[in-house]
Amino acid sequence: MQKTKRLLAIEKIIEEAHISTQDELLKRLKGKGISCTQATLSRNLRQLGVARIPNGTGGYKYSLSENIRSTANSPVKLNIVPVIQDIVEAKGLMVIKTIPGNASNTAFFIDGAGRYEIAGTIAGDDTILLIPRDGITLQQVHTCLEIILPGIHDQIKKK
Amino acid sequence: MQKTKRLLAIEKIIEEAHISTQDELLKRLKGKGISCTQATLSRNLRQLGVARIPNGTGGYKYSLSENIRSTANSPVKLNIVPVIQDIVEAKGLMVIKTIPGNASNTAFFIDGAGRYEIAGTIAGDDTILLIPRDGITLQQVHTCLEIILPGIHDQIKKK
DNA sequence: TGAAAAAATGAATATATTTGCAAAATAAAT
DNA sequence: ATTTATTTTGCAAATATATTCATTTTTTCA
Repeated sequence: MQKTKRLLAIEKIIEEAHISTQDELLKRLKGKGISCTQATLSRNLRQLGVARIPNGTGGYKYSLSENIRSTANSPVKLNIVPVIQDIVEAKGLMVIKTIPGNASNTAFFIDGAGRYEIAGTIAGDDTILLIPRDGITLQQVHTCLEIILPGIHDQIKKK
Repeated sequence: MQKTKRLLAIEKIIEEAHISTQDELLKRLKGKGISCTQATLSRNLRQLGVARIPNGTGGYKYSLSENIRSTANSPVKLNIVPVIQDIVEAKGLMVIKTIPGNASNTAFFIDGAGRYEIAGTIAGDDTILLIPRDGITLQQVHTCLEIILPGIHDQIKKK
């Protein structure tokens, strides 16, 4: 999926560089072989919850909002992805299966990302029920999960 | 000074209401009897470090940056207020007395509030020197302190 | 599969924000 | 008090960002 790749690239660039305009970000993306228009960026930045903050020296800087930044390149997620076994959709909800004993910490991590799309989660021993917010499609939740836990879908396909 | 009053009003409005454009903020200020142009607001918002963040429902919201907001409802200040013994004005500066050993952490907390009115502080063992920014009256600093540490003046009167 | 529905995108445009510059207000110095 | 320097502000213009609408791409479902 082209869009997911772009969203991830945007997060990465914003973390690593001082980006102050969308056009600037646009060029960086081009440099990485990803191209789109400024209009699309505007939409993507909103979806990612990227804030525009005064940088203290007269300019501005795009920045992942607090809750996103804390999870963005966390070593934790590297440990979480492998424990996820399957994702099943039901009744407009999402059921995530993990290896035994890992549902709770996985759910905790997902909650911690503070994503708007997710109303909340309930975890048992090896199963998480994820409740999307009203108006959010399961497709959107998938995209969102891929942002929180990159590679999660690849992980499942392997099974 | 007209500007300081406006900066304080901006902070207050932004904390209490959902503001998504500068024109919107402009109208709120007019409602409070404070008037300026949108251009001035743009400059003021930058000076205050106010961020513009996606609100999760398709729009945007102006928001005080993390360090300013985080002190707002901090339980820490409940512990700080009781250690403050006295406030004395001198040479346009403000001298704050604490119980022994508590000047440093109190000053740290005051600095952390990121108030525009305060240029900086220097702390010894039980004494803090607070330097107001140019153009800020001691009366304004009192108001500002009461915002940072509600009840501070009552605390002193008891002595 | 193939048709229907939903989501993503670009181009052009509308809207919002920032900035250069001159005037006004405020503070400092004589 | 008057002059001089500094800061603040508004206006108009430049820049940056968001949105509308038509089109294309992707997903869903029969």
